[in-house]
Amino acid sequence: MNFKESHRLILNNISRFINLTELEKRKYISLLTEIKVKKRDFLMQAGDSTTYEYFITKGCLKVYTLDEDGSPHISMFAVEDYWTGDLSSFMTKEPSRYFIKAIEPSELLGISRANYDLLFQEIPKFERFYRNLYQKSLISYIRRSNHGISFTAEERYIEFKKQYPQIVNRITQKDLAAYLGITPEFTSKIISRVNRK
Amino acid sequence: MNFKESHRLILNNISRFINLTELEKRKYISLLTEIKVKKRDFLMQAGDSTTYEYFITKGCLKVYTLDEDGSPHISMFAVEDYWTGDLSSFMTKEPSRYFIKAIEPSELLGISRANYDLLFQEIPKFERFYRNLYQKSLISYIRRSNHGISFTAEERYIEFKKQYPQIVNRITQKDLAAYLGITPEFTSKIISRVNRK
DNA sequence: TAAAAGTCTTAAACTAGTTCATTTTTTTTC
DNA sequence: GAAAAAAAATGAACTAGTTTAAGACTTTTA
Repeated sequence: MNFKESHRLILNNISRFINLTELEKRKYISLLTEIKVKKRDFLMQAGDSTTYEYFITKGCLKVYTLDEDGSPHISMFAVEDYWTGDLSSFMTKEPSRYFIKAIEPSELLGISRANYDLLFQEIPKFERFYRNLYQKSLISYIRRSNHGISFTAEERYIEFKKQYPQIVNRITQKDLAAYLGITPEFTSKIISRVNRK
Repeated sequence: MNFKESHRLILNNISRFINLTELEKRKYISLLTEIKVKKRDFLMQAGDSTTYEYFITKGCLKVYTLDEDGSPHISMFAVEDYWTGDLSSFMTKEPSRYFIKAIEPSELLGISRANYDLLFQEIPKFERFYRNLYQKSLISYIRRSNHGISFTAEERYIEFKKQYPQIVNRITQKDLAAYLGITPEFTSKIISRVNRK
């Protein structure tokens, strides 16, 4: 009855919202696919139809779009114990506008759209799990969309550092800029200004 | 077996994701509270512990916070067939930072936290409904949080007009400014610039 | 229906953030 | 471990958006 490390991680994540029997755990694990990506490799690219949602068991990835000028806009950094993917494309089966690129060697567990649908038939409790997972994400994206509009770049930087201290040290300043929605030059200026205080 | 107009509206909203039996419909309706708010009245204010989530059957409301300077930041306009409230406070039972104010005479159906919890016990299908509802909201907030950071105010205005043409004509320019995250003066400038094109 | 209060427009002076160009520092590659 | 490539820092000239102020227009209130 031993699970490997990555499976223990995902089961632990799920146990925050629902309890599974031993059998259900086995069943759930059987629906997952293990994925490894090397540093700088893509997990997905714009144009792909997204057929998986991912749980990160190791490493760090950036999720971003490119605008008409070719400038990246990072919507999230995904690290251990986070879920990521392109939910919109996953649901509609339309091509994605997102890129997901590993910024560290990473390991993930993926669930395909077919298995995601199957999951609700086999273990209806997962409706509750995803209800709670989406609810929590929604709360944090509502907050983020307000901050993006109401706060200055410096305030957003301070907020990001406070909320994700473990992430700030794992990413480049250039990627931080693409996340904050400002230029790398201005990011450099802000950081030295904030540190001086 | 006739339902009143407002109940037909909410049942129709729910039927997008799940099918209810006649009995379940009655049960569900029995868990709701009818609420009317006059124009300029508050549905809730910062400091309140939010005990309800709301479905709008008639009218228009604005959901906003006030920053330290006392400037409002509108996170959404809620019109007919929309759900609103402060999900964070509703879940944690902590006091809200949001105000919800009617900008038209409005009618709503509210579900209390106690009845929301009860709902999942009585009609487990609602887990699925809320999973889907939150998933859809999440997708649109992910998009909005990217736009807030990556787009100029003019681009956000054009996007808002395109996505919510029915709302744009029901709100003041001042409220539009608070939604776009810019000053009323700059909003005025943008609108005349966009219309001139 | 007149007065008061709030909303919208315009404009000038300002600040946050961009762009472009150059140099220094760090990371990657062979 | 040296050369090449990418990231970070700095500064000057620029643009998007703010602030303040004043006048015109609209809505609310008594």
